[in-house]
Amino acid sequence: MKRRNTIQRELVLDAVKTLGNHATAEEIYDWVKSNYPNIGKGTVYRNLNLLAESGHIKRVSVLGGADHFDHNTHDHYHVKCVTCNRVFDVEMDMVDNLIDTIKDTHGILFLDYEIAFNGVCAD
Amino acid sequence: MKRRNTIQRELVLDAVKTLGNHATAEEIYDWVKSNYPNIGKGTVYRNLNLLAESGHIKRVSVLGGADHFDHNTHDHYHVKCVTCNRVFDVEMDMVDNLIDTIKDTHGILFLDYEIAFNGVCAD
DNA sequence: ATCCTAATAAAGAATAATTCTTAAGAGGAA
DNA sequence: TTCCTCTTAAGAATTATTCTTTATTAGGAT
Repeated sequence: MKRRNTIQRELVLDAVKTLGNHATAEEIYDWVKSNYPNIGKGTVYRNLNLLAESGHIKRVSVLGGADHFDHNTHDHYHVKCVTCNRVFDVEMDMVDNLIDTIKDTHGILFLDYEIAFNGVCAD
Repeated sequence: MKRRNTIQRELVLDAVKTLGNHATAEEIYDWVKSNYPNIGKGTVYRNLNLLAESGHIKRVSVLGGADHFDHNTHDHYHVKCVTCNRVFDVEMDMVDNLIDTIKDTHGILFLDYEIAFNGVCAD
């Protein structure tokens, strides 16, 4: 059966776009809740996952912290500030496909990888 | 003041070594608890952090999951199996220092980074 | 068009992962 | 030894995410 188009999902997508880059699920939840108070946190997570899966938004994983979500879906790297936990874009050429350079896969099927930077921002 | 050498910290370090590569804090907690039932989970986390900071063990961060801890402290990469969540070593040359290739740091002080692979293991 | 059915979805409960708080204890100075 | 300070442990609390239950809706049958 095809995916339903719910108001909750619409609101989550709007929030990611409105909040700009790199909001966390919590921030998105707070934003949506402010004009749709009945929404559940699970619904926000579920829809973020669905939207990321369908390519409408992009999940940004960071080292040891909550995932962030980006409306900019083109490939680029991110830094997390270890002090304030905010996430910023990194201006850097994409590195070549590292999976090709693995020497012995030991039967593991490699799917993907992420390069996650830590840093301290100006503030 | 200098660091005290506590039995709890000793037990945590032993656990990391005994359990072999890539145990999670939870697994380490369970192991230590089996012959020191009074230990608190916070104590395990605290000591894992202290031991990682002092270089006795190495933290292995993965995408969207609990940290793992490795008694092998030399630099190498890891894959996480997305099915069973276990972590395996990757045989691959280290890539050159990526921080040097960043084009514009926008005032951010870059500290470190991790390359985290996802895959599916043979089992 | 209305009813039925089966799948999707929402909400909140539950779990997992980690940090914070409080109180106790070690070790040095007087 | 007694006091003081800093480290530490334990468990409470928080944060992040998934799971469970119940409601809703699309799509087909009548």
